[in-house]
Amino acid sequence: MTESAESIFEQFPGGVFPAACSSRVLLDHVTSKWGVLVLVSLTDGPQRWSELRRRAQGISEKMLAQTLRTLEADGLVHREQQPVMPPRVDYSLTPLGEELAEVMVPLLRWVGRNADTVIGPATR
Amino acid sequence: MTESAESIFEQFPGGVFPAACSSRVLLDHVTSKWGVLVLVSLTDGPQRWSELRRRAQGISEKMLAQTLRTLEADGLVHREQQPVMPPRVDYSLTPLGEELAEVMVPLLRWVGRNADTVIGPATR
DNA sequence: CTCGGCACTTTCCGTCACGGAAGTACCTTA
DNA sequence: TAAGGTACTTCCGTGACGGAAAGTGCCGAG
Repeated sequence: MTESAESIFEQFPGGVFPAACSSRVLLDHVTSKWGVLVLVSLTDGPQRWSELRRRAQGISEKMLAQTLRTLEADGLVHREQQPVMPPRVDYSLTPLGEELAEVMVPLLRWVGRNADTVIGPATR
Repeated sequence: MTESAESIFEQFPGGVFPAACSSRVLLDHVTSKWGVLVLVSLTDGPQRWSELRRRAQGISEKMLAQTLRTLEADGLVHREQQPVMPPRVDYSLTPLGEELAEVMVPLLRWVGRNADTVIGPATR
């Protein structure tokens, strides 16, 4: 984190990310409206469906399911279904997901700190 | 970055971010498809319209204009029009924008490193 | 035997984000 | 005089995003 503070363009010579490459796809997944919220919710430890719905305020069931499926397919989220009744499913971050969370949380903190200054507490 | 690695929930007691608050709005701005790309392009220094179009591969003129206007309104991007002919406009990061870039670049690096593993070089 | 709850899945449908193309204002160069 | 370049704005059409709500499978409680 010390030497690399300068140019991300050494890492990506052609434009920021070349259009239509895997980086763009993954970027869209992890920076999606609900992807961010679900990922960050899970930094607090394994959680169940209903817990996640509460944490990611405003998400619909459809979007939660879709987001979780995408994140799981990307290997960022682990889904563990326990064969008990009533059904119990726990979602957690995979090691890869934890890695991602480590770089995501600083961004979220920054947003949290600066939101009121930039947008205004009630505006828009 | 040492003591604060644990819970972002101390900072945000009610859910990740409360729905319909300024954090969500700012989050949407900075994690938008094109917002990320423009912001990161500008970490390389002040750039002109046409330069940004080339950097953020695939962006339309309409979206570039819209994204720049949003980011300027948020105080993240500085627009400097020089009264010369032909018109020359330079865009750069404000100090606030630089701050944001500092937390954004690690995320982009991570995405760049892991994209091929997660998504596959050509898939989807 | 019906009700209800958990964890989804699916369907329907509106809206708005986005792309594409064309238009604009102004001046330079040929 | 015409063509061209920069930095946009405007219009229009489509498709994907996303919300509401109903459906599903399974079982335990009453």
